[in-house]
Amino acid sequence: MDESKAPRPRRGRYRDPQAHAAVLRAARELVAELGYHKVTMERIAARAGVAKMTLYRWWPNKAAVITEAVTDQLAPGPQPDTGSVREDAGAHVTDLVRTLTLLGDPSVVAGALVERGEAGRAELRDLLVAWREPGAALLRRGIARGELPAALDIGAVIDSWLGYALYRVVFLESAPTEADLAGLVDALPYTRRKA
Amino acid sequence: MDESKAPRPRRGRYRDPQAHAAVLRAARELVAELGYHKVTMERIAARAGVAKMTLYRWWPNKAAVITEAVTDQLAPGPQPDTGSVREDAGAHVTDLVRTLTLLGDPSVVAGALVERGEAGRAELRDLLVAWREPGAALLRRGIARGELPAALDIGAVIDSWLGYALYRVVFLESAPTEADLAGLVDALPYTRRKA
Amino acid sequence: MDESKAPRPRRGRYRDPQAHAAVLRAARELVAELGYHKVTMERIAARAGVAKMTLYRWWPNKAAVITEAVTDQLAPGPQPDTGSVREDAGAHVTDLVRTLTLLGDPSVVAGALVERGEAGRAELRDLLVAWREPGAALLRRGIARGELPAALDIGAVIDSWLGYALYRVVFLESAPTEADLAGLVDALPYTRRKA
Amino acid sequence: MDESKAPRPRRGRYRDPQAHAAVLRAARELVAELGYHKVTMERIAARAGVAKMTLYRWWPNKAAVITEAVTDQLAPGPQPDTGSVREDAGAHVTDLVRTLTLLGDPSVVAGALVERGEAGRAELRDLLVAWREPGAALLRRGIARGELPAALDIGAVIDSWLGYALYRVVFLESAPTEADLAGLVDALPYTRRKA
DNA sequence: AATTAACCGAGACGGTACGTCACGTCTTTAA
DNA sequence: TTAAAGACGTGACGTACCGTCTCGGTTAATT
Repeated sequence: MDESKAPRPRRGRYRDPQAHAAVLRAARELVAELGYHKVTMERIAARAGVAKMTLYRWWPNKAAVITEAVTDQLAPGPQPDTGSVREDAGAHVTDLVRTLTLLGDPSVVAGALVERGEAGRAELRDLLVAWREPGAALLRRGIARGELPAALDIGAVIDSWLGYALYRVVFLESAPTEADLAGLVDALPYTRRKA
Repeated sequence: MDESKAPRPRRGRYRDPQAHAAVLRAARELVAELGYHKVTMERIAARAGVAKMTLYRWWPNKAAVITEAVTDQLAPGPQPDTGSVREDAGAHVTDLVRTLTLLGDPSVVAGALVERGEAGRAELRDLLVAWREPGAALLRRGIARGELPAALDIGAVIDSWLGYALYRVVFLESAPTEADLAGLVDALPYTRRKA
Repeated sequence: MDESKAPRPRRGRYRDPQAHAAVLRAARELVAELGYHKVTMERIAARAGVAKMTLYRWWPNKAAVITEAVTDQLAPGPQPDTGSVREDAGAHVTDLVRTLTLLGDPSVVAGALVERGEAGRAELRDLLVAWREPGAALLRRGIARGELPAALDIGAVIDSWLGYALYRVVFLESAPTEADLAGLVDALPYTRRKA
Repeated sequence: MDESKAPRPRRGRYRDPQAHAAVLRAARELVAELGYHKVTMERIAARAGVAKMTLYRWWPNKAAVITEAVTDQLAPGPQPDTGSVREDAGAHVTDLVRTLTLLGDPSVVAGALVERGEAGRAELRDLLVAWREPGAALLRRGIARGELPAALDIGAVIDSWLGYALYRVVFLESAPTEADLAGLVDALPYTRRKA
């Protein structure tokens, strides 16, 4: 009687993966159009052609939806190895800023913090961890090449870069120029003078 | 002297300074006790013994009240001149971190951004400008003394410090240790090796 | 048969009939206890064990709730046919006055007018229309029986009765006595002297 | 020795009669323009060029201001004696309706009831008493002339007229036509058939 | 003339209720 | 068996008027 293990021809509607995607897309669009705090679950549901209940089935709350919707876009691209710390670092911070700028509304990040407390913080941390490793790598290469002193506090440098980018893009909403980023990169304690 | 600015003698009852102060105090207390997002206008009004209407007469919304309430505490203290950039900078960033930590709930800062948009950003900018000048001064002294290269991008360094502090304290809610800050300061491109 | 009115099959949770009834009951009770203008939406909601939002979902404002709450009680009872206009009319106006008196607070009626304008007026009109027909019927019977002149302006008589009752009960808040009502009924232009 | 009733000689500035008049005029205008319940003390004060405090110095509340503002216009004019009850009564009710119609917004009357309770009722009663006497007089003349039966309940007739007018003008906001009023007057129990 | 009481304008204040918004939960029906 | 449609409790929001209470300034009658 029971065919529960069979390649089961089942009744009812199948869980729709398109709906899932539609939700994330709707969330992204709405954030870009209205800014974080005018986006509501109701609106996301409407735009995605989905019931509000469905949102709450898959995400605990609004900030979670938006965070996920936006997270994909925040992963770092491949980091080149040019043989020069200065150039690698320049490319790295430029990519970081470009990525953060890409969020329609920078307060998305702030929103995750206000409304999600520890959870939001954790998610943010995870997200930014992805950016720490490539940065650390290029600095290590620089030390190995003798461009930077062996005693350099890699963590501190990386955090100051992340902080700088978040500060300019998210807090001040005035993205740094190429020159600003060059200044930042130039402030590393190179063992040799600039060419 | 200029007469035109003579404070036009005004009519009507004066704004009650006690009420104003009570509101700010109440806001500070509540943020510390409940955390940013459990503070409501209603609660602030009740604690301050003030009508809710009075809050809205003087501040556009909750974030504005709290921002102002908290701003006083965020001004930098006097910055010492020890004759060593390394030490001055160490004291500076330590003071900065200590000050930011002093907010009961770091998401206050994030709240100002999410709920006040441009206005919140402006206020934050003004607030942080007060920290820029002392930092710039100590860097200029270092350059003058030959401790730092003349080409140093002072703005970039300062912003990376501010960013670092905000990132650690507000975003990650994991305040940097003394060692972390030492690492940050050590990453400056000193013209001479550390003693 | 007409298909167009077929109750389009709808989805979603049904409107809770108990909540609806509880609201009306609460409104009736509160009006009786506190008088019209001390009744608030908040209080109605609390008493009914219902969210304030639910009130505003189904009624535009306080006056609307109370009007509906009170309307049920204002329908005329069955009107007897005694064969005598004088007696029918007496019973009719007595019933009318008794019904209006039954509102705990007469200013309910005034409230509907002040706060709801045209809508309130419409509702009141509908409500009173129910009283017009029985009155007209008894007058027509009287005319048919030759007790009243054929030329009698039935509408005018009815409106003067309604007006009289409202005026005494609602405006003056001094309900007419049996004698007063007898005087009113006696002022009809009977074709025959009183027995 | 004691002259306590003497118009005690007083010091200080006198009450400004222009301000007083301006208030009443403003109130009348605003009622006509906005309708009773959109008139606020603030608006009256602004329109009259007067401080809100001044309003509360002289009137206990909004309904009182408006009631007084409107009362002047509600006194009955001189009532003619044509020698015919039918004609006198017609003129009387016509005048009554015209006067009530003259209020820009009929809900003024209702407003006095809702917001002033017993006090409002008393004022209204006083106001309408002025209309009772002329009506009673014309009915008495009719009885004296033998046009109406001696047993007529004069009070009931007058109240039904007042009620009718209020009902039509204030409650239904559909003023009676000449024909309606003729019907009303015709429904009196004349001892002789109409000519 | 100086004093002083009563008025007036402006306007800030405590308070009550309003009507709205979005959240997150729960229920019913259609697919 | 899933999800759409949608009603619900909850809690805070920001607004509107109310009626009260100072302020500074303006008349006038009293000293």
